[in-house]
Amino acid sequence: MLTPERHRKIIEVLGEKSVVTIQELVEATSSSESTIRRDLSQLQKEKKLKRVHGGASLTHQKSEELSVFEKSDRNSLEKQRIAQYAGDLVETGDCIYLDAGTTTLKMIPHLKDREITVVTNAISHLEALSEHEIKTYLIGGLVKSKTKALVGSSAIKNLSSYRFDKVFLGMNGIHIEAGFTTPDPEEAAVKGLAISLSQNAFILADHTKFNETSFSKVADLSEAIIITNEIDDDVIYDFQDKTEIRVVTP
Amino acid sequence: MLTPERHRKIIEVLGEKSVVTIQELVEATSSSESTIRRDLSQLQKEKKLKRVHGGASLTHQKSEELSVFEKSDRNSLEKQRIAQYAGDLVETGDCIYLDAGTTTLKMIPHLKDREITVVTNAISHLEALSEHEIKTYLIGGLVKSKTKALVGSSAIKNLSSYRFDKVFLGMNGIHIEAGFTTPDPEEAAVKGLAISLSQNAFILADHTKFNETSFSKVADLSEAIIITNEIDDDVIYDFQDKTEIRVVTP
DNA sequence: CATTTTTCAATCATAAACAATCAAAAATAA
DNA sequence: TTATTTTTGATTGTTTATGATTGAAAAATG
Repeated sequence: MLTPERHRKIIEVLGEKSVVTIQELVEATSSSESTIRRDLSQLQKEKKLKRVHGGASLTHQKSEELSVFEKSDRNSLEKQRIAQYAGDLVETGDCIYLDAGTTTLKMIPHLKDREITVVTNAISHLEALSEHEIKTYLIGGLVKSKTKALVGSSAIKNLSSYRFDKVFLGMNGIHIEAGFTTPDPEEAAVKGLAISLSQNAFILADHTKFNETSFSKVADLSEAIIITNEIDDDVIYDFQDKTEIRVVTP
Repeated sequence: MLTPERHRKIIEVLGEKSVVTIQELVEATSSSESTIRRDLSQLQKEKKLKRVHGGASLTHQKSEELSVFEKSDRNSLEKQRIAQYAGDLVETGDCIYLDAGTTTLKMIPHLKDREITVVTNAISHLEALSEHEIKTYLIGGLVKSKTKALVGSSAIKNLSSYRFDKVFLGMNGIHIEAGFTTPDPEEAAVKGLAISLSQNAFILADHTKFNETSFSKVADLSEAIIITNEIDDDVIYDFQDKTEIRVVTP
């Protein structure tokens, strides 16, 4: 296996799992431990990952102080766990909506081998979906070139012709009074509609999103179930009057 | 095997695999290691690939250039000219439909700097469209994982809500009696509908498509204008009774 | 805390891949 | 045809990547 191929594989595995052991990589690439160690050193130098004892973990591109480094690492792992939990909720035969966003993207590997149908507004999810052989519908609409998501009135019209068993969304702000919020009004409209199209709407959010508000309101707290993890008990206490909140324990 | 042929082959293999070993190329071209090494050096100098120990890997290129190389046919230049002619037909303010396919993809660089709106069913065109900052709508529908095009009843429904100044389509077969044909029935349905949504539908086809028929009928010859080049005079004579045919001269 | 186990970086021999060179073969020109 | 240039494949010594081995360092265990 050639070096760039190996590197790509390593990054790919990390993208799906957030943390990986050297042994796993040795197997995945059928090369020796020494080689993997060298690869990891190099990729670390290129800031593509962070070495940890026994393997490697994702790193966020932000090159700030060390504590922040660790924090963003933990977030990614957090997202990973949330994504896995959410993925496990999906049952054979379900028709689900998958919103654009990094957490929902991480759900895809966990949707494998169930005969489900996915509807999405995220062009960036298509590759992973097709890799895992999942039947996929894209809603129509204006292509937002920055985020590669579909928005606009035509997206709304198109989306409203579907109904879902379950809906999974990312969210930027979750607040007791402001409810669910997100920066972009157009994306907010799409998210809000998606929530209303299913009896089971799930918001995937790590702890950093709580008590934050963003520009555009998507929905009231009561309209969707929150999936999160590593959150203070008093925060849960505050929210559980307003909506169902599920905490994923590691 | 001739040098340009070898080079094309190398790029083609790379397009499919991203990374390739020298040994694989030696086999694929039945030439010696030395020759392949020389080829790789040269192609690297031309920025077409990047050499790595043991072989070569893709460099990041603009999407339309990439797919130009993927198709290793000598018709590539022909398609290029047709695409340019078609691109020049588009006027400021136009709203056009761009079908999936290699020739229509090549139109995109020629659409620059006019304030147009593009509607397409081709996910593979999005990157190039966004690179050239063209306002783009995607129709909704089922994602066909092989061709990355949108098809199905939902695509049809979605597409039928638009009207276009001009429509540009690729086509597999053009035949005096069978009309316009293409292998996939689902894609044929989308193409056929697109043609009916504009007063100006253009079929982009190099000379190899003439007097060929494929499985699914898209439309009658009279429904669209054919753009082609390098075609025998007697073929033109046959067709010009049935429809308008424009020959792009180099 | 001491001990055991695992993981690590450094070193080294080996095998693979490399650039450079050269002669034969093929293509082109005279 | 012959002469000249270009392309090719084999050979050379050199460089690079790899995997095994080692003792040191770090976690895990008791």
